[in-house]
This record gives sequence, C-alpha cells and structure tokens, in this order.
Amino acid sequence: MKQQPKYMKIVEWVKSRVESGSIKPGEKLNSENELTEMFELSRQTVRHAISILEKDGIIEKRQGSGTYISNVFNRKRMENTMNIAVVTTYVDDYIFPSILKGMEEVISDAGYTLQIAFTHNSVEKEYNVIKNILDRNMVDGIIVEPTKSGIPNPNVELYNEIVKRNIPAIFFNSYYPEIQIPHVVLNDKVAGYKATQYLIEVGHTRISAIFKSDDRQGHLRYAGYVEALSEARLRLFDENVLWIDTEDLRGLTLESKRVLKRLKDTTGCICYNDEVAQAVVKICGKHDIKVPKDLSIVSIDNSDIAVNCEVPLTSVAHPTIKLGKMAATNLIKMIKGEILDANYEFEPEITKRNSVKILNEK
Amino acid sequence: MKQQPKYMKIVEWVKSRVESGSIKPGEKLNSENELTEMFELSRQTVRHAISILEKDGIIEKRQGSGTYISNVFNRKRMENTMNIAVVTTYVDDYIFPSILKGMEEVISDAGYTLQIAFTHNSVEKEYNVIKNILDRNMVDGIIVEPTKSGIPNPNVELYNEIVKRNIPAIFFNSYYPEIQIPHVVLNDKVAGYKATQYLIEVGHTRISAIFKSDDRQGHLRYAGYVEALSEARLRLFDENVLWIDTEDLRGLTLESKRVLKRLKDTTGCICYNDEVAQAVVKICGKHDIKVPKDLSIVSIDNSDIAVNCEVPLTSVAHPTIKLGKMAATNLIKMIKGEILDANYEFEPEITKRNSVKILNEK
DNA sequence: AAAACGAACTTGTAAATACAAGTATGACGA
DNA sequence: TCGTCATACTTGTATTTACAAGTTCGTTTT
Repeated sequence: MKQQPKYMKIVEWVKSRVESGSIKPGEKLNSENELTEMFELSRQTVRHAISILEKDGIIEKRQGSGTYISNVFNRKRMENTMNIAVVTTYVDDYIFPSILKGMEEVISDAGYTLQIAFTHNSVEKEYNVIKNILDRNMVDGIIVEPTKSGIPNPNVELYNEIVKRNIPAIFFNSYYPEIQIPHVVLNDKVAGYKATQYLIEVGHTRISAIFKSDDRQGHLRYAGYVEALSEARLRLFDENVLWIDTEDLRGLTLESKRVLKRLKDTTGCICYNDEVAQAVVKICGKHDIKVPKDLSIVSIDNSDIAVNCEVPLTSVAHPTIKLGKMAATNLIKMIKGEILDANYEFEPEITKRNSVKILNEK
Repeated sequence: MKQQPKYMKIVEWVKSRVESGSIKPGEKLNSENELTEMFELSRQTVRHAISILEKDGIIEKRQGSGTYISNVFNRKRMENTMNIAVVTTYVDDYIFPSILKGMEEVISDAGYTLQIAFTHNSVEKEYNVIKNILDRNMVDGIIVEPTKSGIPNPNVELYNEIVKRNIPAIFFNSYYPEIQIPHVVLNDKVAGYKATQYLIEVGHTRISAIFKSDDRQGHLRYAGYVEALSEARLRLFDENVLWIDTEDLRGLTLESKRVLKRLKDTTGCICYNDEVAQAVVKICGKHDIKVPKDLSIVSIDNSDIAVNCEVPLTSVAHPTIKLGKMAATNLIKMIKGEILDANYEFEPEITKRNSVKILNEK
C-alpha cells in the first residue's frame, strides 16, 4: 500500500472536522504556525495542504487575519442553485406541452430555472438522466414523470438516493408506490370509473375498453372501469379488453383486426386516452362503423385531439396546466420547507361531446 | 502603483502566450527548471505560478512528463458546465414539441443537459430570461427562438453581450438580421412561394392569404406569396391579405367576419400555418363554404393538425425534428470550435392532401 | 525483433529560512 | 471617551536544498 503524502493528513483532518461539524462554516481554522507544530511539519507543507483545501472551496484565507471554514461548503452540497429539474417521458406526448407550460410558469415566477430531460419511457434512459442529475448535484428539486410505472422499477436505488440526500422531489402523472416520494396526479381510477359509469348511465350494457399495460395510469383506469361495471352488476368480458403498450399505440390505426376483435358485440368503448380514441374512430371509419351510431366512445385526457377529432370526443378531463402548476408549486414549497404532505390527486370531470349515443332517452 | 509579485510575471507570460496563440492547447510548456533560469526565480516560485495557472484550468501537469496547455482553455470562461440553454416562445406551440425533441436527442447524446425557458413571445420576458442566463453564466451555449422577430428587437444589447462574451449561440425558426448570431430556419420565403405556386399551378388565379405580422416568418412567407403571384403575372389585391398577430390567432375562429371579408372573390387561400388553416376550415364550415369545393386551402408547417383536420390539409412541411437536431448539432460544433458557418436553411416540400381543388384538370 | 534496462529529465514532496504585507488588539495619549 | 499607534500575530512572497516518483527514449540484452 502506497503511503500518502504528509500534507494529506492535514487535508483529511480538516475535511473530517468540517464534515463531523466539530468546526463550523465561518469559524477560524488553526494558524499555519499552529498546524506546523501540531503535525510536526514545515510551514511550506502546511501551506500546501491549505492550498488544496482552498482549491476545493472548503476554506478561505484572509491575509493577516487567518484561515476560515468557507460557508460556501453548504452551497456546494446544493441549494441556492435555483435550478429545478423536470424529467418526463415524451416531449411529443400530446398533453405534455400543457403540463410543462404550467410547471414553467410557476418555476420561472419563483425565480428558478428549469432544466429538462426525457426518458422516452425507457428505464435505461431514466437511469442515465437521474444519475446525471445526482452526479452534477446542481438542482434544488426534481419533478419526475415515472417511466413504465406499470411494471416494477429497476431504478429504485436511484430514487432512494434522492430521498437519502433530502433532495425535494415530486412524481407527476404517476408514481411508484414503493418509493417515498409524493405525487401529483389525476385520480386515474376515478377517471376510468367516470368514463365507464357515464356509458352505463346512458344505457350501454356491453362496454369494451382499451388500456395501456406498461404504466400505472392504465392499471388504475382499468380498475375504475371494473368497479363501474361491477357496481352496475354488469359482467366483465376479458375478450372485450385490449391491453396495448407504448409501442403498440403509435401504429394502432394499422392494427384494425386486433382492435375490431375486441370491440365485437359492444355498443360502447372506453379508451385509455384521446390518441387511442382517435385511432379507434379512424379504424371505425374504414370499416363502416359509425360513431356514435354504431359505437359510442368515451376517452380520457380531453386534449386538443378530443376537440379536433372528426367526431368530437366525449372525454374525461386531464388537468394538464393545473397539474403542472400544482406539481411545481408543491415542489417549491418542499424546497422552502413549507409543506408536509405534497401529494395531490385531481378529481376528473367528464366533458360531453358527440361520440356517445344516448340509448335510454326518455 | 503597487508592484505585483514576481510569480505573476510567469502567470501573465503564459496567459498571453496562450491567448496570442503562440502556444497551442496540448503543447508542452517549458519545464520548471527552464522557467527558473528564464525568469531568474527559484523553482518554488515557478511552481507557485504554475499552481495558479493550473487552478485557472489553463494548464495541466503530468508528473514525470511535463506541463501542458489545457486543450479546454475555454473552460475558464464557461467552467465547462455541460449545460445548454434553449429559449423558445411557446411550449404549447404545436410544432414546438417536435423541435424540442430533436434538440433534446442531440444534446443529451452529446452529454449535455438542457435548460429551458419560455418567452411567451414577449420581449420583456425574453429580456428577463436571457439576462438571467447571462448573469448565472452557467451555460456552454444558447439556442434561441427570437421573440416577435417581425418588429425591431429592443434586446439587441443582450444579444450583443452574448456575442461579446463569445458564448456560442444559434437562432432557430427565425432571426434578427442585425445581430451576428447564426440561424437554423425553414426557408420561409420559399415556403410561401411553393404554397402559392401550387395553387397557381392547378388553376387558381385569385388567391387570398393570411399572415402573421409580428414575426419574421410571416413577412418572409408573404414575400414568397408575392413573388409567386408576380411571377405568374397575377395581381396582388391588398384586400385579400389578412394580417394577424399572435393574440388574434388564438381567437380567430370567433372572428368570422374579419376573415370572410378577406376571402371574398377568391378561390384559394394561403394560410400562415396549420392553426390558421384549421380556423379557416371551421369558419367555412359554419358559413356553408365547402373546402375544397368552394375554397382551396394551402397551409404551412404540415403538423398533426394538417393530418387530423376535418379536411386533411395540403401543407408545406416544416422540418421540426430535423431542424431541432440541426440547431443542436451546429451549436455543439460551435462549442467545440469545429464549425465556421452554422447557418442553415431547410428547403420546404409540399405535402398534398384534400384541401385543394384542381381547377385545370386535363 | 522484442524485451529489459538505465540515464536523463520531468514533476512531487518536504524542509529550513527570511522578510513583506495585512489584521487585530490592547496600551497610551489627547 | 475617542483616536492613534505599537506590537504581536496572521498570511504572502521568495530562496535554497534534498530526495522521491513518474516518463521518455535511446541503449543493451535476450
């Protein structure tokens, strides 16, 4: 084992004293001559040790006065960077821009800058992105949209590291129940419930559904769908539920067969989101199924797509801007230590348009 | 005048040699013993000078080998933050997510983080945002979408400060000709020209147009419109050109009268972008004007809106992702000092859909 | 031809000494 | 009471000497 140079003794001694708190920022360190005697080294060697500590920003020297523990040491750990990181799955996710807009407004109003990264819904990319944020240690807080929240997350250690370091963090849109980080989300179960319940209310009895399998929102919306059916004592047919993943979604319009098979014998369809609903509308158009005459559709998110779709869609609203604002507001409160429970769930409301046929009109 | 310490002689000598280029990054500096003789100082003093240069990131020492000029001598100025700032107008601008996606891909692949801010097309917000970036001095480069580029920019000093500080910067989507910062844009004049030229080609002779007045893209697209008309020896009717600003755009659907007045007597209409075109389609729908039977529409940008509009729109394509990638790629090249001319103009291509009636079918 | 070696040169560590320059503070005098 | 000033103490600058440790490159050995 290689022996370390003598000046490292002093460097480590000072560092450990600072870390243990036995000497605090602003306090005066022993003078060079004192250290010379204490460690039985020459003054030059002591000065060399001190120059290293100075370079690391641990101490500050004042000629004629002494050497002091730098109060910038805290700054190094973090805080005061006035930087907030936002990690999200997709940029071109259709509701993302609104969410980001909400966040940006709050964040920039509070004097913070916004740093952004995308995971493309890949856990590997998520690992890299969050690792990078932690390594650089340049943010006061983190807002994360979980990646593939429907399946167990392999990056748990990273999230636990965030918790361990006491870095304020918030999940949005979804969350990992096993990680102790608060979340700001749409109440997805209620969203699925309300969508389904509305179709039942207007007289539909056999209702198909399409959900995303790889995120938690899909699971919860499905749970709401199941609850609404069972509450109305309607049977759940597995063959009427289509599970898709993120990759499927992009090319859904081309998979008419797979979709139509699941829609068979049903008069209504709950769609995971507006994108799915639009794809269903297009497929129906090609196969001479009229919406809403032959098939009623209720989707979730109530985005521009719902408004501009060839058949304007009845959709359960996603709070988008509000959700973004809430996530950012709560994070900033956490940074300032003003909040205890930053969790929030938005209660969804249904917006009625032209994609549902009323079957039981009196 | 206070005399400076002797070691500063060496520090300044090296700095000036690096700045003048008489010694280049990677090259070996004179050895400590050589400097000792050259400056007639002790080796300790020489070493002190060198330690200062090392702290400033100007040189790197290798034991047993020598002292070398750091090849990242820019690091001193920028601290090599590996941070790139993107300043854009709107988050919810419909083509923005794609552009951002392209940028993010390149930026994160190159190991940089992306910091983002929005101006909401307000010059005041633009001032604050860019001032903040300059004050914090925490970025290696800046990508900016100019605010209200159609009117003289009051933040010229800020942009000049960027140039003065030698911070690599690039404009996208538009630019201010009076500022010496390269731009990556769609060739908007050609876009306007191609849209108009296509309508002329298929037999339209009286063509109206709607342009945005407060950004340069609007002016250039108008210029292309004018050129196509004059090339075909068609008259330009001022009463058929509607100028709108950003505020107008949002509520355009409600201003049927204002729009219809300009469309009078025309068989075709050039729209500033897909958003405008969609509003025109909606207005036409309400007033029993059939598209494309009664009115042909060509828009610019070829976004999702063009695809999903109730009448799929013939549109001149905006490169979005490609443009984002190009802007980011060129900026990174600038940061690395690999590029001289970072300007780029994308040549637009027209995508034909169902919003144009062919009048001269043979 | 390839490996081993060694001389010469590089930076790194460490000490002793000397004086300069800036700071804090208590003693002194107005 | 207040300001001045000397003094002790702090860090800053500078030199000289010595040896350690790592690199380079040409020479020698295998």
